[in-house]
Amino acid sequence: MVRKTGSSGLKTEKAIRAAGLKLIHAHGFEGMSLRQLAAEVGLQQGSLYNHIRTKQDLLTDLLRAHMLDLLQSLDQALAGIAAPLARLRAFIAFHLHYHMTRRAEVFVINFELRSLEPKNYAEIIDLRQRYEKCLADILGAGMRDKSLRKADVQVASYALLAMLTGICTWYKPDGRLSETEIITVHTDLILRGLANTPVKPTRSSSPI
Amino acid sequence: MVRKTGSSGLKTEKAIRAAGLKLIHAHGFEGMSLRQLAAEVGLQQGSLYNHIRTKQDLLTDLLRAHMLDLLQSLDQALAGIAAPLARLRAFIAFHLHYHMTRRAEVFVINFELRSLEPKNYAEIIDLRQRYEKCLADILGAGMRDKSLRKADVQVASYALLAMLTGICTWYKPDGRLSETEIITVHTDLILRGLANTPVKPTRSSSPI
Amino acid sequence: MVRKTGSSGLKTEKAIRAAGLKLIHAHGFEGMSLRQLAAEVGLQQGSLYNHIRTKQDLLTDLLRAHMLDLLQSLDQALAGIAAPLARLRAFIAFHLHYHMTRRAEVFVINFELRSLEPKNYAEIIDLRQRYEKCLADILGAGMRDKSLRKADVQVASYALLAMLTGICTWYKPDGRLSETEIITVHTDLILRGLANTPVKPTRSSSPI
Amino acid sequence: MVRKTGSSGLKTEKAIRAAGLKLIHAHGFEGMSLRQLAAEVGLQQGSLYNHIRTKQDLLTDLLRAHMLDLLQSLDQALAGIAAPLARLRAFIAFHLHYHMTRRAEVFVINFELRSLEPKNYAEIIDLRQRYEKCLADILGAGMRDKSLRKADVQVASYALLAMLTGICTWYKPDGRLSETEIITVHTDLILRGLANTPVKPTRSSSPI
DNA sequence: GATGAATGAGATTTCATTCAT
DNA sequence: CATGAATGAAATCTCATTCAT
Repeated sequence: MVRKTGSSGLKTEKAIRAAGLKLIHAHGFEGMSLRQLAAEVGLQQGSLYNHIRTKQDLLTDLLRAHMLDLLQSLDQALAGIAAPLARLRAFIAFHLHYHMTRRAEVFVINFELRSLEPKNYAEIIDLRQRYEKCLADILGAGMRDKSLRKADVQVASYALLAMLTGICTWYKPDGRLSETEIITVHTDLILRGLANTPVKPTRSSSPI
Repeated sequence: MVRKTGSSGLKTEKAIRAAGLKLIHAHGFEGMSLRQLAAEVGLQQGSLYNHIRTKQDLLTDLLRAHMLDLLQSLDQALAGIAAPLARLRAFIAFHLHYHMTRRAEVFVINFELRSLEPKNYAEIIDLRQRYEKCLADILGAGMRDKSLRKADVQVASYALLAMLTGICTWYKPDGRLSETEIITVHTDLILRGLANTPVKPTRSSSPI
Repeated sequence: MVRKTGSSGLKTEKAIRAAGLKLIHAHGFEGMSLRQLAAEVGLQQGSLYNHIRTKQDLLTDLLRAHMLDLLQSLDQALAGIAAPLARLRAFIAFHLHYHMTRRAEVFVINFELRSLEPKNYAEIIDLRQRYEKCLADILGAGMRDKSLRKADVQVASYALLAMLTGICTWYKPDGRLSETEIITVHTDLILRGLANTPVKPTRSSSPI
Repeated sequence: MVRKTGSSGLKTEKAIRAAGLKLIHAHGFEGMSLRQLAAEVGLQQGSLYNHIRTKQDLLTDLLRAHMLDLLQSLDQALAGIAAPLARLRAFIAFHLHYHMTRRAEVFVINFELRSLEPKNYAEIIDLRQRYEKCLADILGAGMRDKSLRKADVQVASYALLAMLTGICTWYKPDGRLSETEIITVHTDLILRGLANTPVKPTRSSSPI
């Protein structure tokens, strides 16, 4: 009857995070209640507090974990690629793939940032800006080496991110187009829009 | 000092809508309370119900009014323009201008749709699809008359809309760039991305 | 376009009482709202107050009018009948007929007395006691002239009234038995229960 | 000072039911507020919801518990009595005793049934019909074995029940007559009214 | 007489959180 | 670690009533 300390605790914590993500995705952060969350995990309300400090902390933790994972995954996706144009292609493919694969996380960070209290908001926004800076840096480098035409880096990177992120509002895994096709359309659109020389149509290749 | 019958009612109703928009923009629909709304308007909580049926109805009314206005304004902006390429330019300029000018409305429709109950959701989504179809139709016509290159119309129009709408999350009226400059950046990006022939850089002109 | 003053007023007042009776019957006094009442009559809420002073007064007026009508109708039903036994038969037939015919009024007085404020309660109870006293007097007279056997007059009259009034909870006009048959069953039951000499079965006759 | 797990919960639940019964008896179901109920029990309003699901459920639970108790008590009161006439006597004594003893429960079921929502109403009415059927069965058996005279069973049983139940509207424990005397009056009234042969006056005996 | 808008109190219910056991 | 019960604040909405027009 001895229960190994920690093992059950870790599982419960993971379950809480998973259920939290799911419920926030479904009802929004304000719309989700800890009652529901407890029920989903199979606990009493009070027991949640052995694993989280507050509802707000749960959201912050979720978003922080997501952003750290996003940043690290991006690093891996860009590792070893030097040319700005190639890095831009890789960024596009990575971002779209991630946003088609991890739709709940991605939805939550796009729609629930505003529910963060100022201190937490600042922390997460900071992480997001590191991510945005990656794209801005790529664009800047591309303009310097003339592979990309001159344009306002800030506006362009916001515009690209908004375009690429928008996918999380309509993509369904069993839709008309494959992941690869969707990536191709976006890549062509962006590279033609920004490149200095005519761009050859992207050859389809497996994403990431 | 004579109070014309109905005048007070109409003014109050407008005030409620304006305050509702403001508060939803600030705290989200679920985050805004009717207490706050009543206080903002200078009424008792119960008095709100002389003007709205439910909180949900308030949101629906706000979104419906916004969408109808958006559709009608778009019609005016495109009136008399025939060539697809020119219509695309006009669409871009119109959408950006509207989203830089009416930031609260635009934010609310982008972030609060999910708070609508199914019936209301269907109604508003229907209006939004009419708007999206305008852009898709322009792209389709452009591809048929060869002014635009071939691409998946659905994906392209979603991508463009996401890009153009994204502005509501970062644009501040007293920022570094003028409305016109921002419109130029986006127009160049999109037209180069889609046009069949090299596109001349957009000459700055007054928006709308 | 001139509206004759008073005529419309009276009609409205009657309509309010009728609708009030109907709604109280359906939802109970506390369960009925003046909103509903106004809607039923085709007025705005505020306009009700041109015809009633308060919701409480409406109930009191309804119950008072009902009790006065009941008392007067009873007088007529007993007029000219002298012998206690005959008066008892007449009382039974009258009470049942009234309770089968005016079900809403009768239901309201049986279930809504408790919603009256003390002063109004006292007034209506006083009227009801005058009605109850009629039956008690008949029983008393019958026992004195030996047509009825000795029994506690108070308890017996309460018991009879409860029995006869109970009909308002189950009688439906298109049920299995006719009004006359129902009256016969009750009359036999009561007269056998109270009479001193064997009672001949009641011959059916038209009620009242 | 050790608090046994669960003990506090059970006590609170009982206290809520008791207070609920008292308040509904005093003000009616619609007239009682959960504010009052919470205050009576010594809880915050919200804490009630650890013990009840809704106000409506509280009423249903109260009525269900009452009806089940009533049915079971009746079973015990009739146990071992075979002759219909004797069973009828026992039923009368039982019903009156119960209605003089448990006045609040009895009042609530007679006056608050209509506050039940359809599903709950159906459930409780079903229980009540099982009770009514007991009396109807006794009357039917009595008519078959000729100890009672022929009469419409349905109407007679409704009439008797109404008469016997009426006591809950006027009986006060410290009134002029004892429980036993009241039972005697009713028993004589009913048995004379229904029996086939002259009935000997009831000898007073302790109720139940 | 009727209207539309306002009032202020109060209804039931839900919420995140705490804590003794 | 989990539980069940409690808290106190707050949520949306309804109510009877008033009153200037």
